[in-house]
Amino acid sequence: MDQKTVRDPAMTDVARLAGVSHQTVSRVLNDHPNVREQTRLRVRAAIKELGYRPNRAARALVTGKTQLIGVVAQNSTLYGPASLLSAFEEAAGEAGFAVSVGRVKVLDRESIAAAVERHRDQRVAGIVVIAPNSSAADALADVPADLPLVTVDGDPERPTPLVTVDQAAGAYAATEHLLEAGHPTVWHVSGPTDWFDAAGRVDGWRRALERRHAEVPPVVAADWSAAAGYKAGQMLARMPEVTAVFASNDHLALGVLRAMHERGRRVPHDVSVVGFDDVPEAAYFIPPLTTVRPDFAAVARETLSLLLEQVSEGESARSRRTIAPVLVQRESVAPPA
Amino acid sequence: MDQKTVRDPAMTDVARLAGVSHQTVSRVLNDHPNVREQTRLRVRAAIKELGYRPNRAARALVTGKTQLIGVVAQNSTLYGPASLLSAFEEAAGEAGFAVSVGRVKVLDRESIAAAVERHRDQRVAGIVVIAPNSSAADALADVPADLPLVTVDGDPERPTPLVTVDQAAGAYAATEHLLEAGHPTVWHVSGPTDWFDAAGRVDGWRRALERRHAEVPPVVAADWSAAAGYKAGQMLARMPEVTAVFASNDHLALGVLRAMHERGRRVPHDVSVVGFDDVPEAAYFIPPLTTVRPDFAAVARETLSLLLEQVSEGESARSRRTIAPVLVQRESVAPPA
DNA sequence: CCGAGGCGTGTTATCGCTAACATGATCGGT
DNA sequence: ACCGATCATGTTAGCGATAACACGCCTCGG
Repeated sequence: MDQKTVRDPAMTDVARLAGVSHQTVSRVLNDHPNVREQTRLRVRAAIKELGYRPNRAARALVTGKTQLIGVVAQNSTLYGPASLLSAFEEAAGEAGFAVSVGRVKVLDRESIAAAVERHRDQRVAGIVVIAPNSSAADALADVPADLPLVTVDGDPERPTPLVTVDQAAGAYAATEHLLEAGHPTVWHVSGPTDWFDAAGRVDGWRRALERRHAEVPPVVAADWSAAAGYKAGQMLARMPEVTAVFASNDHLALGVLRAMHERGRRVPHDVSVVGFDDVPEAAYFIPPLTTVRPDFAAVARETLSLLLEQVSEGESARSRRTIAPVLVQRESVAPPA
Repeated sequence: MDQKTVRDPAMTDVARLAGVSHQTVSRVLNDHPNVREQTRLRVRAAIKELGYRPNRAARALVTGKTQLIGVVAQNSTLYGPASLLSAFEEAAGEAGFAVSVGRVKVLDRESIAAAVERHRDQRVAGIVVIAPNSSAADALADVPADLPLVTVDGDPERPTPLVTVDQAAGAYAATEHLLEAGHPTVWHVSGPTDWFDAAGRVDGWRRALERRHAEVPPVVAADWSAAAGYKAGQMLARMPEVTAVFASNDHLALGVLRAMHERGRRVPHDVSVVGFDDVPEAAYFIPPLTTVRPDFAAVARETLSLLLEQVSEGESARSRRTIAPVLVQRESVAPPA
């Protein structure tokens, strides 16, 4: 044993070994132009030899900036948000940023504000809030304007920079697909109506019906769970005029599928069903589910780029980006019997 | 407008306002005992008035410690890992730690080493690696011993501190449940065999059969996807002697369910099926799936406590904790026809 | 051939905090 | 009433980096 704890090598140690000043080491590290090639190599060698790694805390202290991005997300395992988060973490990692995730049990004003505060404490460079419902969006009013912020899946009406999947376009495509199969109209099992995703899907569904002058049946409101889809499905299964259902996500669709099955209404022979999300197992539902697939990786990329723009340009870009989803056709849609 | 950028208030600003030295402010912040109550209040008031927040970078610089925990996880949306991660983030957040997630595309040695390095760069207090397969576990050999490390779902054979769900116990319970229903034996559709989770479940399944002197059929190897379950199910459905199937996770079970359905083999009347994970939608499969539910929140809590022990005690606890899962009975199991 | 200016490098100050030591006031025991 | 211990607080010295400026040396235009 030598010292009690052998101190990590610091810049001065590298400098001493390379026979230069610590400032020169700093210049090499930050790719400053005015360093002789030979010196640069010498310093690099010393860095390697000592296994030196820069102390981010010291750098953050003097520059006032970190390479950390804070994300606020709900503590749920819903497929959409989870995919988004995962994709974002990967994208940020590739860009050299660390991602600190602050989970929140409920998306209310207070919890979100607290999570944002914790991130500010960490002096994050910017914050991403996955704010898919109105209470979350409301909470953003509390976020000070001096912090770069991007909202994902947030309120399209609000002026914050926003990246979102084009819910309405996806729903429109799904509904149109059912109408084109020959169904006189399409029923809709909606996610919770305070979620923008759900609201956007209702919009797209309604627009598609209106465009074709199809009757617009009442929205069947649910939450995102298979349980709620099952309940909605039990009701719809009893109504013989229901031949086509667009569910606001795949798990709702799964519940509908099961309810139809129990009532002896065959899918797609008697009733056609379309979902949204394209969860990995959707292709193995009974029957394989036609659904709408959002591109979460694209959302993540756009979110990161929007955030980094704000970080570097120092001003709120106030822009928004929309990612178009795509219809995936499988076997849960057929012409009406 | 005042200054170009108004500097965040620092400790000295608080000190000036409260009429004390910055050290006293530091003492108040760190709950040192030797501060007069009156002074403490005065300082607290000043902190509030200025909206002061301590600069973590400065603190980290002088103490050499951060309040950051690094997590290395695969970039997947598999239910188990995603739930675990989410639960861990919440638990850590409640304990006042920030969690930095490093996602990795594949769990190979190189990627994991790189992710660990990135975390060391950040001077994290400790690292959690979700290392559910052998390549991931191999990579841990590269992790320097001076960094607190806990493995989740990792290799039970390795000496690293480890928290894991008791896969074998869960599988044992599932298999026994099927045998008790009267099935002569139970077939097993396994997850990828280089995953410890899958291996543990195979073990538990085999032990339950052997214990009852039931014939041990060959393992049907698959990955974690519904697609693979479907394929395995197609094969099993053709074999009339198959009356009970234990699938290594719920999505595999879903695929099996679909294959059985297509072949006209009714579940549970002709074939009983049990899964593992209890994904939220499992109760809405056709039929509702009997499955094994791991307690991810408990795993997260234990992981955090094990890690913090190492952080504070400075030594590798070399201990391991196992969380027992629970069998959830629904409608996919019945006595053989 | 000289001064301006760029290049390569070093020196010093500073970021905001905690640790360690210093200091004066208070207090209890004899 | 004196002395050492304890308390409450202040002072000073870094932690490890970057920024700003200083300083030789070389190049080049007039």
